[in-house]
Amino acid sequence: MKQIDPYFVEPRELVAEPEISDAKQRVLETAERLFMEKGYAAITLRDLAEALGIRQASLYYHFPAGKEQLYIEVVTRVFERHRAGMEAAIKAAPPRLRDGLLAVAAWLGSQPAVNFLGMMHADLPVLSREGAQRVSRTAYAAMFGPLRKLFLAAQARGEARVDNPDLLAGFFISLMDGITFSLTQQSHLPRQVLVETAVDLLLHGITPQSQ
Amino acid sequence: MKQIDPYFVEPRELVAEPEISDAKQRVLETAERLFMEKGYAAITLRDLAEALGIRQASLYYHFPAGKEQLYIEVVTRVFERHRAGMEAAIKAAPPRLRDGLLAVAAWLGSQPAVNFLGMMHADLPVLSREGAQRVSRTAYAAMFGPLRKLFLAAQARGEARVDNPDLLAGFFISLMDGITFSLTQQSHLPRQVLVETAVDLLLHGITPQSQ
DNA sequence: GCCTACCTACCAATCGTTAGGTAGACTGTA
DNA sequence: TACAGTCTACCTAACGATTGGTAGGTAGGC
Repeated sequence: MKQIDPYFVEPRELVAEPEISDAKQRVLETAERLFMEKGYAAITLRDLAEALGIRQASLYYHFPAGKEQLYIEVVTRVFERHRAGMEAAIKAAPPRLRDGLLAVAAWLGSQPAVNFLGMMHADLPVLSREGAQRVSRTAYAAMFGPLRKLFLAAQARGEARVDNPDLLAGFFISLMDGITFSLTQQSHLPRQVLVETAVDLLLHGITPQSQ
Repeated sequence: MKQIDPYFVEPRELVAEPEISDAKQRVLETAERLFMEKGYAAITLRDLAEALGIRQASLYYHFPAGKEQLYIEVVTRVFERHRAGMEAAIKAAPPRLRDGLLAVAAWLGSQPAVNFLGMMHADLPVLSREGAQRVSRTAYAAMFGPLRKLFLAAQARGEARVDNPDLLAGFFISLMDGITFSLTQQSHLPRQVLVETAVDLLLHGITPQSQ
């Protein structure tokens, strides 16, 4: 509003994070941790407020539209970050499918766990129809987009036979979800072993030799 | 109480289904459909009662201990059925890993969808600690048991290199979960295609030839 | 004087749960 | 066959607790 030049673009519109106050940022971060950990329905606004050390009603200062808006902002942030992180990881990795997949897995492992299938199954039905659609689209684009490109590039290099890149992306995400789950259980194996096993499985299968 | 002989065992204790009235059976079936579809937290007892055409308080006649008991009975039934169904499917299939996996997938496809990862992520944290433990153990034993045996048998026949059968079972279940999810989305591909793609992926990977 | 970031106090709705009642089918006894 | 008693499978009515949400106030910094 301060600018008159119609061609001027606020610098912040070019970066991922628009103007968000420190206090709101803190709410978003804590909400992300809780929502991703236990799901939308299991976390009440009072739980969140208590974790923040404030009163529940104060949350409405930052998110006047309430719980669903807060959740959607959290989820949008999470998936936008994942899209950017996955693309950066792929870019930085050597141009081989295996390296790309390991890089993506490493990125996912470096972030707070997001249970994609679990979220889609339990959280979406509780949201409003528009909210569910928006979350679904955001999540789908963010998670499948980078992987789709990765698989197509591998196919172009002759490294993989790819009938349906989205299907492959979905399978990869399912495997990552399985690893996330496995680690929450009384697991023995370290994440790195699970990840490498999953990637090798996806690349070569479990049939010995080339039978 | 009618029996005095301490070695006597009620015949019904030997079979899977203990005496359950038709009315209770109906409640269990409807509850299963709703809980598996939307999760524990998203279904209220009033939702369930409405689906049954009765009043919500009447549910306490069949399940005096309340919602959690009902849910645990539902889940226990589901997983016991899946264990038996998966084992039967494997037994009936030719003794090759691919046939066994396809048989298991076919069985899972023939039943109302159960989103394993989603359930574990969203429902367990809401249950009491004992309830969560019991569900977790039941689910784990039922889903992993038959698959573990299948993979070990395949390894013994030289059909697969199996470092950790439980890990493989987990990956397979993750893939099945992914398929279940994929089918709920605006999907194009029929289940059979998804299943065969997943099984071939698990067997041979996506690397062309035997590179 | 205004803006930020909270606060207290309350609300209606909904949750799981409890208490107590009842129509109708079934069972044993006279 | 008639009656009494019991059991099944519901019902109505209410409960306290918890939920997301609203209204209005306020301390402190710019």
